[in-house]
Amino acid sequence: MVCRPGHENDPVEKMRHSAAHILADAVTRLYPDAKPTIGPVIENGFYYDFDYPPGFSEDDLEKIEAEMKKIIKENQKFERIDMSRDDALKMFKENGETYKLEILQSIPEGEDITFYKHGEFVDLCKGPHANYTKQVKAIKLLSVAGAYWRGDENNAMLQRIYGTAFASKEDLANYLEQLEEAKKRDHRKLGKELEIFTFDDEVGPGLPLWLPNGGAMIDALEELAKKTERKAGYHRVRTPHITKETMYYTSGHLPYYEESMYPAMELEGIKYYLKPMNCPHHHKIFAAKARSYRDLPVRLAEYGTCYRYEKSGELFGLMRVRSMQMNDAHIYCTLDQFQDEFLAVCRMYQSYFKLFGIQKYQMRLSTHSKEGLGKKYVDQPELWIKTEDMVRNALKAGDIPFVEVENEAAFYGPKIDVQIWSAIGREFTLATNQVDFAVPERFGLSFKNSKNEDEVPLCIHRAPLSTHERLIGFLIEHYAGAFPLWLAPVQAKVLSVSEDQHERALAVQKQLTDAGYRVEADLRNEKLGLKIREAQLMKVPYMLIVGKKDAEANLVGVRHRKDGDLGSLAVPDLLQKLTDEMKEFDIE
RNA sequence: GCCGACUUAGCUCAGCUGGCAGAGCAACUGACUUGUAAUCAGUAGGUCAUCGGUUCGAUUCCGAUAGUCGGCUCCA
Repeated sequence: MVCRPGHENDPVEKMRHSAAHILADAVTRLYPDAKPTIGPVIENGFYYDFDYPPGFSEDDLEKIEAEMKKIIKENQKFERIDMSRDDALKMFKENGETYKLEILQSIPEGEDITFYKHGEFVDLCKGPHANYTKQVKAIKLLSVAGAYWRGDENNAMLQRIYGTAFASKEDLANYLEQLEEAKKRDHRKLGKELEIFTFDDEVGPGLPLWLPNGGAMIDALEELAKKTERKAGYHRVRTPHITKETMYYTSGHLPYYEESMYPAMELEGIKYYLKPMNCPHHHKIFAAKARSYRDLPVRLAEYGTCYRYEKSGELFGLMRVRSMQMNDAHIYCTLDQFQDEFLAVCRMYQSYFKLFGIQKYQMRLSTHSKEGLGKKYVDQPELWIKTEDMVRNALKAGDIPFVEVENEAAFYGPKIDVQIWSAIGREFTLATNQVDFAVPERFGLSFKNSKNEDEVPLCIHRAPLSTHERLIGFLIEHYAGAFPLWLAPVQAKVLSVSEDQHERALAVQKQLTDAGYRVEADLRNEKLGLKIREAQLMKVPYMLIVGKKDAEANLVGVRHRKDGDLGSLAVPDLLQKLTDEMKEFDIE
C-alpha cells in the first residue's frame, strides 16, 4: 500500500512496493477466493496479507512465485487512477471488499484517493511505483505466516506472505547469503555448539539449563556488575523467589500482570506466587527502616531470579524465556536527585556498551498513551506528563541521543528501553531504565525531608545488563561466539604434544588457574592438529602448546585463536600478556 | 495463545509413491607417541517425539498431545 515513510523516492523501495502488488495479483489469479488486505514494504522486503482461510503452504509459494515471474515478463504498465472517496466507498461496498473499505475509511479526509493498476489488478494505493512490471528485477518469496488483521489478536487471522525484491539477481543472492550467514551466528545454534546452555523437554519450555561454559560467563558478568555497582554506591540485597499474594495486590502487579505470572500455589490457605520481578521486595527493604533525606539516594541491587509465564509461541531461545536472572536495582531518591541519578544510570549503560563494543542500539523513551490511562497505565495524567518531561530533560542534559515512542511505558511510569537487534534481525529490548512515580506510594514508602515532613521517594528501576539470558543470548550473536578474554568461558587450553609432557602441561594449567584464569588441559593421546582444531572450534582465545621442543627452556607455545602462532613464552611473560589483555575489562 | 511447518543414534543429516532403519562426526576398544585446524582399525548405539487410529503390515497415511522453528500478538 505505501512505502516506508521517508523512502518514497528510493528505487529499490518503489520496486518492492510494486513487487507486493504483483504478489497480490499472482495470488488472486491463482486463488480467486483469496482477498488481498494490506501489503507494505518493510526493511529488506515486503509482505502482503490475504484473507484466505485454507492457508498457503510452502508449495503454494513456489507456484505463486512462478506466477509473479510470469506477470513480470508480461511487462504490465503501472497506472495511477484517481477516484473520489464516494466512488471508492461505493465500489468497495458493492464488491464486498470489507478490508479495503476499512483501510479507505482510515485515510484522513482531504487526502487524495488513488489506485494503482497493472494488467487486470487494481489496488487502493498511495504509490509511487515502478513504471512497468519488468522493472522488478529479482524476487523471492521467503515465508508464509499467520498475522492478525490490523495487528489485533481479537481480529481475524490472515495469511501473510513475506518476500523480497532486489535490483539484480546478484543483490538478491547476496542478501540470501547474508541470511544464511546470520543463521550461523544464531545464539541457539552457537549456544549448543559452544556448550553454553541447553533446554530439556522434561525441565520445561523457556527454562534454560546453563552448562559449565554458560555458568562461567554468568560468573564473569556478575563480577563485572558487582564491581561496577559497588563503585557506584549500590548495596547488594537478596530476596526470596516466592511471595504471598497480598504483596502483589499492594504493588498493583496482580491486576496488570496476572496473565504472565505462574499461577499461585496455595498452602494452609495462603497463596504464594513465584516472583515475576524484584521491585516489590526492594520496596520492602526500603521500608524496613526509617529513612531520612540524608540517607538518599538508596540504591539496592540484586541479581534476582524471576519467573514469567510467557505464552508458548512467544518463547525464543535465550532471548525470551520463562525464568531469568536480572541485573536489577532500584534507586530511591528525591525529586532533586532524580536527574543526576538517572543520568548516572544512563552513563553506566553507555560504559557497558562501550566495553562490549555494541554499536547498533537505540535508546528509546517509552511514554504512556491517553487511551491507556486506567487500563494499561496508572491513572495519574499529570504525573505521567511531569515524569516524562523529567526523563526527556535528563537525556537532553546528558546529551544522550534517543527516540520517543508512545504507548510503550511500564504501567507505573515512563522508561528508557535500549533496543538491540538479534543476528536474524529480530528487535529486542536489551536493557531498561524506568521511572516509577506510582508504586512507592502504594507501598507507603517515605522518608523525612529537611522540614521533618514525610515525603514519598521516586524510584528508578534499572537493569543495564539486562537478564543473563537475554544478554548472553545477544552477546553470543554479537561476538559470533568468539568472546573477549575476560568473558570467554575457557580462557586458555593447555595442549600437550605427547604423553611425556603431561606433567609439565598440568603444571602450566595450575599456574594459570592459580592466577585466576579459567584454563583446561587437553592431555589426550591425539595429534596436536586435532587438539588445536577442537580448541579453535570452541573459540578458546589462547592455546598453550606444551611439547618437547620448549621443555628445556621451560617455555610454552602460544597460539591465539585469531592471530595464530605467537611463538614461545615463559609462563610469567604469558601471565603478563594475559593481565594486559584483561585490562579491557576495567570499566570506569 | 493464534496461523503454518517440522521432530529419525549424543550431534549434523539421508531414507522416492507404506514391506524388518542408514551415513559422517562424537562415544567405547586397540594400535600409533604425536609441534600449530581432523592418524588408522574395530565395537557398540535408535519402540523413527509420545499416545491413539486406518491397514495383512506404519518411520512413512490420519488424529490428538508435547516440543521446536517461521511469523502474529505480547515482552527484560
